[in-house]
Amino acid sequence: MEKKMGRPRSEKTKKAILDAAYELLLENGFPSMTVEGIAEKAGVSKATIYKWWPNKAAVVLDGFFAATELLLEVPDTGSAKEDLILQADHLAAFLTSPKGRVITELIAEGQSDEKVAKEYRDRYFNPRRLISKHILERGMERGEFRQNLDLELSIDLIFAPLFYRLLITGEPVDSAFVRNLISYAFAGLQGVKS
Amino acid sequence: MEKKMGRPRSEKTKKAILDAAYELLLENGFPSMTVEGIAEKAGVSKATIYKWWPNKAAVVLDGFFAATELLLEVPDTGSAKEDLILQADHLAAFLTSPKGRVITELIAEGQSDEKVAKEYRDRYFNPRRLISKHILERGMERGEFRQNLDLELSIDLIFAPLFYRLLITGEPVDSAFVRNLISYAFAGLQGVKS
Amino acid sequence: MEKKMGRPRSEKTKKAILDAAYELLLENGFPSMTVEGIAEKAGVSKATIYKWWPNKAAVVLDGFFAATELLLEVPDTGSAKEDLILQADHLAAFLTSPKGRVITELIAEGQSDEKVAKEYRDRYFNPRRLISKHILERGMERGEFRQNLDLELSIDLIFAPLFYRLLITGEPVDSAFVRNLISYAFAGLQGVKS
Amino acid sequence: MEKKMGRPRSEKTKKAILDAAYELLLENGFPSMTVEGIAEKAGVSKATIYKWWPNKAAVVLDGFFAATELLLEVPDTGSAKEDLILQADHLAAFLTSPKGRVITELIAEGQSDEKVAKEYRDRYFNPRRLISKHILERGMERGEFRQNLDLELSIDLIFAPLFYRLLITGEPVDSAFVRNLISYAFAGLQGVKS
DNA sequence: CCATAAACGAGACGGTACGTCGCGTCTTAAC
DNA sequence: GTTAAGACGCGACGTACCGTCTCGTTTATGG
Repeated sequence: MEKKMGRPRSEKTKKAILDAAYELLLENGFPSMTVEGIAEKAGVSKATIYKWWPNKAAVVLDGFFAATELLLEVPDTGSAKEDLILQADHLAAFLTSPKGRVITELIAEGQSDEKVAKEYRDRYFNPRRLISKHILERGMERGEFRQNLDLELSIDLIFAPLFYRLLITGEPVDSAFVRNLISYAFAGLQGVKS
Repeated sequence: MEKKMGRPRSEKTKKAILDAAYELLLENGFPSMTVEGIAEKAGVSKATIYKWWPNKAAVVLDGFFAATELLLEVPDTGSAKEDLILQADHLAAFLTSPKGRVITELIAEGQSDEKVAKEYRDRYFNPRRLISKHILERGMERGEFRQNLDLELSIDLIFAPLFYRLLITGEPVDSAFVRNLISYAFAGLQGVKS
Repeated sequence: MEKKMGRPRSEKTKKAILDAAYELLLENGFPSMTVEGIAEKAGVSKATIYKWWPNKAAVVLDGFFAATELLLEVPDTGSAKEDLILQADHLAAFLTSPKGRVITELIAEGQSDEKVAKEYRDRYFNPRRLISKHILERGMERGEFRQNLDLELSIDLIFAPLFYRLLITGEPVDSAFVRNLISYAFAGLQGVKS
Repeated sequence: MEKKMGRPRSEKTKKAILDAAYELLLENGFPSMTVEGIAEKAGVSKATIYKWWPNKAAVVLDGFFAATELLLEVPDTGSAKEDLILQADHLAAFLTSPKGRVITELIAEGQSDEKVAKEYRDRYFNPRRLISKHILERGMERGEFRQNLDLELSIDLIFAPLFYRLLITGEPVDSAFVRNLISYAFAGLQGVKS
């Protein structure tokens, strides 16, 4: 057990940095914000930032997660379809909010920085996929789906279009779309003889 | 009637710039390439580049499209499902090739530059969506789908997961996945009683 | 004997260029004016300018002399001292006028461009020195000076301080100074027993 | 009481910049040298140069004075005339040496940049004028000059021709000329009845 | 009166340097 | 040992002007 010598790391400083990073992310977006800006806003030296994070992307990502990492509730209405609609609706609401829009910028950054990509997969997407998986499994048990449902593929099918619109087509992502989308995902293009 | 006066723009120079831009895009990726690099590789003055394109993104985008804008063939096997598999497969092959990987970087760039987003929508995605739409319409006529199929949503459902994997999860995008995906999109998570 | 073929050089164009060059010289000074500016103001192509003059300095110099080369009158009051005061006064008035101020810029340019220096010596200074020499020679004949007067040195002694103030110290160059200066040059620092 | 915080300015870097600037000034002359060249030669970032000096002229001037600002000795032979000859001779030797030639380039630059002009007046000419003034004052006390001698004008009379030849006529500036010049300045064009 | 050939306007182009900006590192003194 | 302040190297940015070039068009003169 090593005792810590010298001045211990200031938690207040750390928080100030993460808060400042997140605020600037909201205000300016990732490419326009600067480490110098974070330092100034946090009343902190640039060197301190680089002491604890390896680069700009790392701080900003940490700032983002510190601000948004709240506990995830698992919807449970008794119907997998309704549960998924609830989850997707909640996601859509977040993504289209000012706070959520920054996630697309992080995804953008992740295209050329694998570490960023790994971060948002691990800390953002995977936890949410687990919930979806859980919902689907419960539905499976209740016989709401076909046999041997491919869970991963199903999750892709449902959530991918939200990001597709956000990242690529720019089409609106609202409740109506979510409900419609999930209906199609459940019934398929051919339609179900139910 | 406006006659063109002065020395006409050199097509050779234009081509050299676009070629150089595209090569550097493939070699280094968007964020790492530089306008200075393009100028040098093309044997061209930086000022000439800035004369015709307002910034780096614009040249690179033009370079990309100049190199990849080839005529799009419309598959027609008699089955909409097979046609879509062909189209999606072809797309998947391109996206996962070295040349295709750059499209994700352009999408990334589009997140913070609306002009870039507009460009790849207009010049890349919309033409391809039109083909998909055409395929679906033919299928409709042949009764391969439910009544009043929502074409746009259907296209999103089928193609979004490809980009979702590429941009976000990093999971493989291969032929097996494509076929599987389209089966699910057609039959739905509930399964079809066909 | 070569006959001139083709379209002859347009005198109107030449004049427009020189006029424009001179106006811009007055307005902006040598370093700030541009060949592009001359071309535009003259309604002329840049290539036309470079066809007839090798570089910026050459046009501007020509423009300056075209505008200022007027005939030089030789004062003749019967007294060399008065003649020199007249000449120096006239020079001082010119040098301190807006039009004259540009000569200091040309001298400046001449420090790093020997061709410019040669031009203003040949076309500006030497003709004026000849007049001064003439005045001194007449004074010699009238016995107004010491025996074997060194004419060149005498001219330097009288006119150098004008330029010294203009180029270096920035002190005023007015009539009082001129008169004072010439008195000192004539009588010397020791004073004359006259 | 303002304490100096942060990393202190590197004196080594500062010296490297000034040295490099001065060397390039000697080698290439003011118009041909570049800030980029200074940075490279000094092994320094261009941004560092622009952090401390507003433009090229400012660094070069500082480099020049850092290299040439040595203590000025006041000649004292007992004769003002001899003292002035010594001073002027020393000046002439410097001005015609490679190191001295750059002063004419700085004067040239001063014609279009008042700040440069002010600098070389304050840091170069005024200190030297003070010495001349001192010499003249001593001569006055010894009765070597006329009553109420105009010191400033006298200094102009003696030193202006050196610069006149250097900047304008291009005639040689050597010891013989200096001695001759001062003789004329002392005795006047009319000659002294001594 | 047409053909020739230089002059010309327009403006593209290669080149070179400018002055600026942000990243990530380093240096000092204060705490 | 951590921190604030801030200097620094690096490398790219987008701009400006130089002097050259390549077009199509004009305008004298000589066949």
